[in-house]
Amino acid sequence: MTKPPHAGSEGASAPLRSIPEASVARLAVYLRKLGEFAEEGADTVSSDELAAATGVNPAKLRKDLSYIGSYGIRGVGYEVAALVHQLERTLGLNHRQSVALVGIGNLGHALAGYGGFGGRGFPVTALFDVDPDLVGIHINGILVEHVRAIPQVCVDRGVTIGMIATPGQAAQGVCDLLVDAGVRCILNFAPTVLQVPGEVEVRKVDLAVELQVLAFHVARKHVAAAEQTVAVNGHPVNGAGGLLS
Amino acid sequence: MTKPPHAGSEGASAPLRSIPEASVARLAVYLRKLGEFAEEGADTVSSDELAAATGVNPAKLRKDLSYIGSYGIRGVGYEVAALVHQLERTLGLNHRQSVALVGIGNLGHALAGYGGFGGRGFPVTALFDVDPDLVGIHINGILVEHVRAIPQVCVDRGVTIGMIATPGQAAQGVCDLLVDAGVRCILNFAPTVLQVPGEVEVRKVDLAVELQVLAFHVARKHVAAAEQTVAVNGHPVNGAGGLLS
DNA sequence: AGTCGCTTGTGAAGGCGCGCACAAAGTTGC
DNA sequence: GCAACTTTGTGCGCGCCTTCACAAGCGACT
Repeated sequence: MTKPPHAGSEGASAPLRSIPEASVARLAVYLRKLGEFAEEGADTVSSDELAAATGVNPAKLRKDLSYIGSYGIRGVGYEVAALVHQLERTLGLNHRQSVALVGIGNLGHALAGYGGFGGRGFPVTALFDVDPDLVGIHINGILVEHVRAIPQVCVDRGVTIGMIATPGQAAQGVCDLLVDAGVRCILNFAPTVLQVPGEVEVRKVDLAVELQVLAFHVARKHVAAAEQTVAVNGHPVNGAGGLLS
Repeated sequence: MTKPPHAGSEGASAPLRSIPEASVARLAVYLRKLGEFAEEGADTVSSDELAAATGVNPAKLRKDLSYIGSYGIRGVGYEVAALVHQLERTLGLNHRQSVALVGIGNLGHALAGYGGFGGRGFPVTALFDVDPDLVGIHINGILVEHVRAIPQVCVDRGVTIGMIATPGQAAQGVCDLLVDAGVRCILNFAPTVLQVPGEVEVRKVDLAVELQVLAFHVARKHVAAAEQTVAVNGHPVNGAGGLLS
């Protein structure tokens, strides 16, 4: 519909107009895979190769990449180094994003120590909790501070991304503190729907939901298998469990 | 792609015909919120209430619930207890799903100790790793065993769901072992696309991608903010102002 | 130079999910 | 018993995302 009128210009830093949300997530996947290709010494990659490696339809991949500009060479493929650079620029990875993590429980502790973040340009620079036993200790060299210090610390350290790994009841309060401190992007691991102003972006990762979706599929497959068995044995499905109905 | 065409043979308690994936995920959210409502002593809930509490459009919520049958009372709402029961049945939570977790690193350790699983009917019954320092220790009372024991242990304990929290390079091998052991549903935390047979269901949770998507939004907001600032200062973006005035 | 083969970029069609709006159905008050 | 109100269940249009198919562009080979 809305067509960028002069997309071809060297374009300064204007990333682009409205990349579909789904595409952005895949761009990150491409970027990681491209890093692996680069380590293997590949100079160029075709859309078919990269698509196969990331489990995506080749046409979809090309369309995704077309959102950030035309950096492919017809008949050859994409130059790995250049594409990596463009992807990093589009995803905002050329500036380091300072991350604050609130809630140093089981999950939070793991996130604080997770190497996948810092190594990829997301240094966790602040940790918060309310537990007096946790406040004051260091994890990976980062001091755990009290939640009430969020406003001050986040501003001081230029935090741009907040991760919430608290119990559900505490999540909204923590979220409000982060938003007040100027954080505009939040990754929420708590099983709660956060209320935020319109300009704040929230992504939710809900491990319990993921498992329950899988459980649903287990049940489906189980039913399918049972129907197969029943077809052989000639018995109706119901009444076996006794737990329900 | 394989669709059971004859699923609708008898409508009694036949779970359903093909609930959209997106709806299944929301059903799990509804279920959790309904649990909270039940604890507060609510007998019935209207779609508007539940929708507001879960941050969903009321019509969408009703449509989601209609996939599992008509358990609402017009003019009144949904009976909480009955709806919880139906949701649990649909999501396969009436049987316990035995979960195996492979990869006891930072994240795996947290997942092993995460209370949100066992309490919700997903007991983690097996832990695996390859690190000799980890094999043999107990976490939350569960013994960590060597990855090579996966085939035996998973069959013995009736594991239905596997969680992979290994480094990316090890993920595919572990996945193959799980699939061979009869596991049909896998939750993958490793940054890798898993190749699996068609009947195996894989869900991927990619923390690095989540952060990068947020970084993208940070960048976008940053650009927007910069444009605002420019507008306030009265400087045109492209530097052509002098010509016009 | 010209042709051939390969790969990108994209127009267009199809599918899916979202949300509006309304009919159906049940409850409450009189 | 009837009317008015409340809330569910769903048909339908709309927009986004996916996918196909093909023209355009680039390099290699002769």
